[in-house]
Amino acid sequence: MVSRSGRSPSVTLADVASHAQVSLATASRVINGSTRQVQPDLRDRVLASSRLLGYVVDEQAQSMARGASQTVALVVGDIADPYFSAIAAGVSAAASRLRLTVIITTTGPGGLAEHEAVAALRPKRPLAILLAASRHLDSAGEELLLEELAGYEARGGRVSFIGADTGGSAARVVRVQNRAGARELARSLIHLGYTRFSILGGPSDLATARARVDGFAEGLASGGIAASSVEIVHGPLTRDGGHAAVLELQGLNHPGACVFAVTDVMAVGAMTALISQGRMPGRDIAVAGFDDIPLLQDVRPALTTVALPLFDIGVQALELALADPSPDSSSPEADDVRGVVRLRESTPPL
Amino acid sequence: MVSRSGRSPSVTLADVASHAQVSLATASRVINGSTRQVQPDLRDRVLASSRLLGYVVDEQAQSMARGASQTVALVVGDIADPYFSAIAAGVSAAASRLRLTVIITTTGPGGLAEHEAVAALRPKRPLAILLAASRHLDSAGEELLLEELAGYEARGGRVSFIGADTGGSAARVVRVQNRAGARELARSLIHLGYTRFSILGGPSDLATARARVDGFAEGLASGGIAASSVEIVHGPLTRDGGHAAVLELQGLNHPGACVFAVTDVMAVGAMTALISQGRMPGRDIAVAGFDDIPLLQDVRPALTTVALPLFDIGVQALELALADPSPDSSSPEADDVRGVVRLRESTPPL
DNA sequence: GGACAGCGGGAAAGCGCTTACCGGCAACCG
DNA sequence: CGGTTGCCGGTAAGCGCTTTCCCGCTGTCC
Repeated sequence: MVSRSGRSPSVTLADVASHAQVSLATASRVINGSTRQVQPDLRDRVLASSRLLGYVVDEQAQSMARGASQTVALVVGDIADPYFSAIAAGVSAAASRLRLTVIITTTGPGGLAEHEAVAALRPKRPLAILLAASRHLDSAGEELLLEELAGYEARGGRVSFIGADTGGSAARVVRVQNRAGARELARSLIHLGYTRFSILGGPSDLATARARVDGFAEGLASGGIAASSVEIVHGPLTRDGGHAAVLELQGLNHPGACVFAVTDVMAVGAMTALISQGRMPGRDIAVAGFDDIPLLQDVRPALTTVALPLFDIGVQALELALADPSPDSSSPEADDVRGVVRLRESTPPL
Repeated sequence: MVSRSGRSPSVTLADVASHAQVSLATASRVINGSTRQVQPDLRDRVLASSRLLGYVVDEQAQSMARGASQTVALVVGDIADPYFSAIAAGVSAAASRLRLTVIITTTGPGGLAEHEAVAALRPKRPLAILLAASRHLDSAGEELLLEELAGYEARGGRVSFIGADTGGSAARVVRVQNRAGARELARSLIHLGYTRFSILGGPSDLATARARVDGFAEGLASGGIAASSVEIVHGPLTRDGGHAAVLELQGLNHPGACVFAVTDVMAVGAMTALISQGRMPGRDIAVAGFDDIPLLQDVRPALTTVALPLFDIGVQALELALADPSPDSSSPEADDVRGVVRLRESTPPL
């Protein structure tokens, strides 16, 4: 039984070695298993001593000596957001399969900018940085981010983006077909008979949000809906953002009215707002979202959306970042992730 | 502009020092700010060189040299679960305020056991380990967990639990009044007129789940409901677990029937299952949960539950773990976290 | 039987940083 | 004016590991 009094200094490999009466080198070889063999008797002695002393390897020292870390970093907007947490779960699962540790940083609303998050991560020397936080298009921040990433990559760090691309970085991208998905959604909605659209567009400077808005607008245009008739409201990409934004919309009384929120999280907030106003989604007004976050299973009316394999996207982001540097020709980009339109109760055929 | 070709070796402090023509010690003092002063001219030279060379400190080396890490670890069951992700958000926020990095490990269903998670974390030498994963009562695992934690604490590591306590560890606990909360909920439900109760009890070997079941049962007993009339079904603590478990229940046709799920996540799954069976919660059958996870805002009918300040619990867990070793007398335990009963549409008065 | 490869143990040189400790110098005291 | 501080650079000893050498030993092959 270990005494539970004052913090005893850690047991080091050297302690184990001397207790086992072998050299440090031998102890190291036994404990971490190098290419070199160690005689059974010595090896047993080392193992025994290690167990007896309660030795725990110091990974910091190990990665220093080896010059390679076992950590990957994930940058998300808000870990409590179902979109990000689904991705994080994928990353986490993939990482644990590869025996990697994942450190999660939140940029949060009003928190760190993405380039600050990356700057804070660099000193930890992660193997890879995965950027899931929706990047702002703000050009200054963008510039700084690219600068940080360039420095990081120049030192051998791997980077992968989720969602939109960023020109000018060697980073790999899990490219999500936001634009195409939104376009298809728009077409489907027109096909159902909707004629009057409003968009909860999220922050106007967010790449992903913009791609979805643009795609949706394209789809509408291709279906003969005049852009001028489409109302767009911008606001935070959160549940409360959706809740608030939908209340600013004007043309909801129109018979063929349909609200598209660029994110399920917003759509869900919007539906609740509408209900509390006495308009039932799927009856008095149509609502559609994007992402197909897991919680949609339990929200009613069931929300029409564009389904994204969020968990897999997380897995892919990690694998992509760690993939071998492309054998020249084929760029290390995963196949694009396509969204599939799921029509549900919130947008019944008219 | 940095060339983006092959990975250049990292710039080290030594590089900066020699470029600035000062000693390594001076460079170190300038860059990390020690107690010692450095002459303005030297300091400027160092700063300039550092910037010019694109120096990024290596925190691994730093914590090795200093003997103190800047990391805390959080162990959760599943980061995609809203309960855990809400707590994680709190931890994350508190950590970033303290300039700490948080690494998140998932025990997951069928994944690592908790003691394995801790064992995997120890080599990383985190400042603290926060255990949010609902601990299994399985005595072997419990034993192993305590052993790991004892070793970790003996070397100066801090530990805090969220939820239930574990005897025999020096760990601090964010004590959640699961039992009392459930008891009060039961009383409230009886007061509303319900007479026939079923419980979705989660895994039977889970401390938190059990405390809630027991508390609820106590409340029922104190309200004169015979324990023998209460049906309990066990199953996974997930949305699907709740969905499946509720379908096994028998006595739901009774007029005063009410289902209590030990977790909102389960309750929400159960509600969906009931609806798909044609029983509307809040009309044909009452349902109550526990936690008040954020997504309840958008689930209908609004779910009766016991509200817990999840985000704050995360914050507290971190602060508690890092709090100064108690000045002897007062144990470093935060005030208990009380749950408050929130009666909503899913349990209308009869 | 001698040259030689192969094996496995140990000494020691780092990995990138921090921090005693030392020593030169200027200021300050009686 | 000698002695004592106090400042502030630099030198070097680690922090806990890994890994390159080096070296003695066996076994092998002509």
